[in-house]
Amino acid sequence: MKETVVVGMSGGVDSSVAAYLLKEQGYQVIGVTMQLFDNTEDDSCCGITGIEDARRVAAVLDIPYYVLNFKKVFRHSVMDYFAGEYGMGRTPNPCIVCNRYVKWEALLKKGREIGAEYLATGHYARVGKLSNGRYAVMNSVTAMKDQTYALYNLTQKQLAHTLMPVGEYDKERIREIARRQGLPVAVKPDSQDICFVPDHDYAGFVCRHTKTVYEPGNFVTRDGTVLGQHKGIIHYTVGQRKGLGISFGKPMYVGAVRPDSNEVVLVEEQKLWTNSLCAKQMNYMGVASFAKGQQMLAKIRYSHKGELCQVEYADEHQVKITFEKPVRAVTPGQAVVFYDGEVVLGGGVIAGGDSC
RNA sequence: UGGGUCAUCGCCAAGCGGUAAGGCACAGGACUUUGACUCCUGCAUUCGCUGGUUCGAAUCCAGCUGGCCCAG
Repeated sequence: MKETVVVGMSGGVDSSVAAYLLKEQGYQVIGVTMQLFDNTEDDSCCGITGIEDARRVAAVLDIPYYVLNFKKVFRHSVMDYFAGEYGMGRTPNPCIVCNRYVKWEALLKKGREIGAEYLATGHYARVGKLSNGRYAVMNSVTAMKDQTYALYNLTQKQLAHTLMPVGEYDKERIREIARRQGLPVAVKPDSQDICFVPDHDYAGFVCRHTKTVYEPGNFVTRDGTVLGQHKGIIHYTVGQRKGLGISFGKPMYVGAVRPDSNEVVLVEEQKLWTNSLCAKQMNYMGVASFAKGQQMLAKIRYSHKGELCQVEYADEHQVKITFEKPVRAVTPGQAVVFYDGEVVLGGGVIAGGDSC
């Protein structure tokens, strides 16, 4: 019998199949659903339905199953961070911090306490040990459903205790396996949107969570000419077009958010494209550090196909890079993740574009 | 108060007698384990108002109302 592994089960297809695959591989599988926030909604992830589905899957697989309360750590690590970032004019990525601090810190720790060697999830990614001895997340076998971007921030120690069996398959195959095994979640739709903001009104969430009123301010051009009024800084993100409620005959986009002056800069599409960026809070993964002049692929956002870049400067905490071709809407607060082929080399939080 | 000019969807704007382009904004959907972007669909039975000419007018005529520019 192999080691014990705790599988984080959301009640969705992917994590359900992950649990099945690991059991097939001979692990002692324990299913766990994390309760992350008060959820009265009946939505598919993390809610009542999710727990029921996960429990039924666990029953079918005949594995132990528990629901654990992680509300406190989730609130501090994810919700506070999320609201705080918007308040400072940045655009957070809650999934990334949730992975790092909730799933791979709190949950893995809990799993270790009860004797598990590994934590497993249903992510479309693989974990590998490189020839240099380091662990790294690698692309899923299917480029269509790659989730490595959201996993760049895991530590070496965490990766040493991580399994991602779903990364060896594509989505179609995963659903097929679920169907064949009679898992009751085979046809559930993929999850999406911010799980703790089910109504899509993330700005409303930020206001409620921080108990703060974000004052209206000015839409301005780069040189400060006032163009109109905005609803409050938290409603905007770099590259945004919709929801400005202001007409110029040409589409206009948010070029920058200035929390100090409570201004939102509007620019034409062409001005969104820049050639460099600066990232902080670096987490090195496949390599211990970057070298000046090093070339690699960088992804600016989850859905970005990636663009070749060169390292201008790098140290333990930050990197500056220049892109081979301009990239669209570098957004402070979002992550930049670096790749060498299928291997995640590391990543960081975007501090600024050209002007950093 | 004279002279000129213009009034078309929330904004900009085609149209010039033949039965209301387009862009922006907005709404809905698709896409998506973040925010965005992108894509698809929808969006004036009506052209400041009232009459007139005409088979037929947003398009021509008259009056009225309103805006702008000159002159005072």
